[in-house]
Amino acid sequence: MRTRDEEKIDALKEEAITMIAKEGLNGFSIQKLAKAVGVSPATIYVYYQDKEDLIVSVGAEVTRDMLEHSLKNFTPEMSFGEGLKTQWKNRAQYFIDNPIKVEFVEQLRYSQLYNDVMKKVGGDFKVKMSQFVCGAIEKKEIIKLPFEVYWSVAFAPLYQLIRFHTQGKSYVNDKYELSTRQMTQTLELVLKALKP
Amino acid sequence: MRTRDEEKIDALKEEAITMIAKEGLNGFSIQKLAKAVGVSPATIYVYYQDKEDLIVSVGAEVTRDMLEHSLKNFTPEMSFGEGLKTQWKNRAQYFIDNPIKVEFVEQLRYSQLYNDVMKKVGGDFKVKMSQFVCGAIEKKEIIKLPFEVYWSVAFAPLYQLIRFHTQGKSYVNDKYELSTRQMTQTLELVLKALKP
DNA sequence: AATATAAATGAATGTTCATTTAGTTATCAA
DNA sequence: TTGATAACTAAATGAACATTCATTTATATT
Repeated sequence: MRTRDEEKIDALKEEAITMIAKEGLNGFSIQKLAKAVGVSPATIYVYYQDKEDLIVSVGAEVTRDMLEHSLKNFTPEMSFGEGLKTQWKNRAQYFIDNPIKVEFVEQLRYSQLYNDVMKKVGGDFKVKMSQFVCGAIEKKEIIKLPFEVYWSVAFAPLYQLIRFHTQGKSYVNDKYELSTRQMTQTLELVLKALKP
Repeated sequence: MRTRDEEKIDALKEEAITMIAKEGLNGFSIQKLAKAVGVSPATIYVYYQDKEDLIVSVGAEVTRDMLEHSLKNFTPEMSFGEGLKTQWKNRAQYFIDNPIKVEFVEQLRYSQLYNDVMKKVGGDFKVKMSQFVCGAIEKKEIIKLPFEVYWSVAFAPLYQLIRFHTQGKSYVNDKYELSTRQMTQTLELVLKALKP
């Protein structure tokens, strides 16, 4: 039996991520992907059921990787300040190391496939985060909040900063560079917002 | 000379907004749009140069409408708290009244066409916002911040709440309803973050 | 009523799309 | 060395796509 060329599968995934990050789900097609990797379009159907399956599978894989990194050195039992700071820094660092992967996931986040992606991700991420937030509320480290309110205040600013950077336009200058300084500033403000 | 059927142009815009809001830029095509409105595809090219021109033009129009509403009862000279509260409430109200238009603009925000849209929007919105933020810094109402940091903390949480709502999934329950209560809570946290 | 003219169209163009099929190739177990 | 088998492919399919073109239609002006 002929063996799978794992390198080609990796190249396929990598190229799909890049194409979607740079041109959106719009600019992505199986034929373009096959051509870019040097593979027959039919080969892609050996690995994935159809186009949607490919996007959702790769999306879930990258999301899982991102979430894993965001939980590095994190436990739900941490103090709220330390826990949030840890997660923030992990996410910021992941963006610095993998800007294309982050942009890829952002493209998915605003697509109709995102629910499918999250369903496929699985894992105990949600559970851990809920434990963390509920624990912090019990320990009176933060005010009682619906999870969505907490999440919106805690993490949306980071991803907006990333978006500004990706779009490369500042309201003030023409170029916008995302600095560690700005991330730190923003984190400080977020912490201030959530402390009782 | 035959006269333009303004009603059909409006129907065309409305349908384009709805299609893109519900199915993304992916699920949007000139032929589907024409069919949905009951018009020949060729007619669309009387009004718009091409597909991209249609999306960018309608996008700019809706964005302009949204920004105008967000500036209702607002002047850059207002106190920071009042000014931010006013804008927040305007934006929240606009979402309650026009959820589809907001989702349409969100789809554009994460697309490659967004820079073109913003270029076409024009207006003095950016100037007014800059005045407002700089004024607040001078009056020592808020700490000195890069515009992007300010913006990320001030408004990203609102749009994240909206996104949770649009995606209709909560991390805790299955259904997520965005309540005025949650918006008010979030606004309070944002104000707390930005006060010196 | 006749004319000019821009709006509107039906049908077609050539392209790109996702996916399938029939056949080829590489590798393992015998 | 020989089959068995799964990986892989070239080529094709039909559908959907953006856009164009030759015509027709409606209206404002004359």
